[in-house]
Amino acid sequence: MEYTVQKLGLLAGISTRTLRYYDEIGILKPARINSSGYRIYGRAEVDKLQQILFYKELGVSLENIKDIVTAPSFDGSKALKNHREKLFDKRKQLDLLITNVDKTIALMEGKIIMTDKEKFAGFKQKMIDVNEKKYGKEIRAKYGDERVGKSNKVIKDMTEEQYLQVEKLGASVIETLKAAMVTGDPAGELAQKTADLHRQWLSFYWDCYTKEAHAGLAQMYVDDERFTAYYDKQQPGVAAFLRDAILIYTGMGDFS
Amino acid sequence: MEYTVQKLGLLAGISTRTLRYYDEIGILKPARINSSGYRIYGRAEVDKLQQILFYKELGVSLENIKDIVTAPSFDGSKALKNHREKLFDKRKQLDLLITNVDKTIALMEGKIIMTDKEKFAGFKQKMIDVNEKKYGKEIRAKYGDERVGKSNKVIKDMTEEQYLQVEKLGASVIETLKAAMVTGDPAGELAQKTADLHRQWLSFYWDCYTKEAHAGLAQMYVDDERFTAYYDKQQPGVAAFLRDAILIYTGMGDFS
DNA sequence: ATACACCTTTACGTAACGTAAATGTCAATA
DNA sequence: TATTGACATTTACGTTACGTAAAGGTGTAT
Repeated sequence: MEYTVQKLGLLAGISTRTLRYYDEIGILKPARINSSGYRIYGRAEVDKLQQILFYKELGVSLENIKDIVTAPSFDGSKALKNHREKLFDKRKQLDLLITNVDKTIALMEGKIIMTDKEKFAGFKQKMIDVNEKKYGKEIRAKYGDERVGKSNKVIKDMTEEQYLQVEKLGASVIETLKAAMVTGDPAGELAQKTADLHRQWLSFYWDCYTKEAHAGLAQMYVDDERFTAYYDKQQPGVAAFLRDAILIYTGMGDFS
Repeated sequence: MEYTVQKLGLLAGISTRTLRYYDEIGILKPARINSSGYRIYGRAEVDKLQQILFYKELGVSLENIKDIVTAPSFDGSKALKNHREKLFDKRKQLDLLITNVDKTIALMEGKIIMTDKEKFAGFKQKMIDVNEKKYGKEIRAKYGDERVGKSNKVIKDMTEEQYLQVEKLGASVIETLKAAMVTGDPAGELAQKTADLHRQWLSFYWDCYTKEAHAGLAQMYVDDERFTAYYDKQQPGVAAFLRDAILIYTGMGDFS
């Protein structure tokens, strides 16, 4: 059984170019070259090619495949385990991407379909932007720090301070909310304090706070599963409770 | 707020090279060029860059990002949905890869016992190749669809239809083969029908069908453990039976 | 004046081939 | 026997999103 490039290509389902390339980079040399300069492959080459394609299928780079198939004593399973790790990381990355894309799609559609959610979309965007800005500013601050001296340190400190404050605020919203839940009264002092903290927290992300938007967002917490899931994670009913508190706080509750 | 390449790069966390590249491919041109030929970016460019980086983070290619950020009326959510599909497919692929790698690792560690199965993993390769081909064609068809109009829609439909047909064909090969095995006669009507179905099935994968190649493949089914394992999974001897049937079908049987 | 940090353009390198282009070989046919 | 058509060969540019020089101009501080 001797094969020319095309024969072997057909057999293996790859192009002749690929075979020449494999020859070129030395991972699969033909058994011999005939008088006309044609590449002639034999049984051994077929087997080797199958091995190569197998690893390729597993996503291993040709460079690594080369190591695997050329060195006979190479620890294949070790290499594969290593590779598996990489694949796993890749998958995690992909999952993250998909989640983010999903979110963004939801936001975009919400924007068009429901004016209510419009603000929420802005909110999400803000979150992302804020994150990026924070990151970017930190970088700049750091570099600026090195270059310009301490002139930028002020900015950096402010940004950091703000950031910390936001985190602290977010935490106290949750904390107060928990305590308020115990009372069970969304109009009570604790619940109203929660709503107020929530407003403060929100103000970091929204350029211009309005009661309407705040109330809308609260409603959203209940309407949107993602948020419901997030808040109710601690205890079922939290999202609804927070909404009620905010509706009362903003004076936009319409349950007579 | 005006930025040179480095300033903006620091702000955004990307290299100056990247900014020049973005300028080059026209997705982010500086607001102006100063007297020394320096690129000067303004507020608007910062915003646009943030958009670009956002989509980039979602794994969108610069080419597509260009469409998104340059055309204001571009349907972003549609593009993202499209992109999501791709990501999903990628993830499926990855899952498959990981599964296969896992299997292989397991096999390698219990090497001696299951050399048989080791090769079986390779069979899937063809399936994946086919998948990729199908996918590639769909893409091409789709892009063609957008550009050329509906002329290519036929192709796309055909591709989808073909795919279903191929699956059906593959199934009927197996089915008929089983029935033919009962007769025990590779020259019989059922066996020959199997061979014919097999030819049809094959024709989807091979651009040019030849009896020789068909016969060669049939022989391979017996010679190569992977295929033998696959076919004999149902019942031992199936691979050999199929080969005989095909050799007769192609008229290339040389057993006197 | 010189050093040094910044900017510019040009251009090669990456991975794994696809896709010509220009040319040689083999088998079959007019 | 000349030509055709299907094969083979090598060379080399194109792909993505930049990284990395190289070679040189600009701006500011010493």
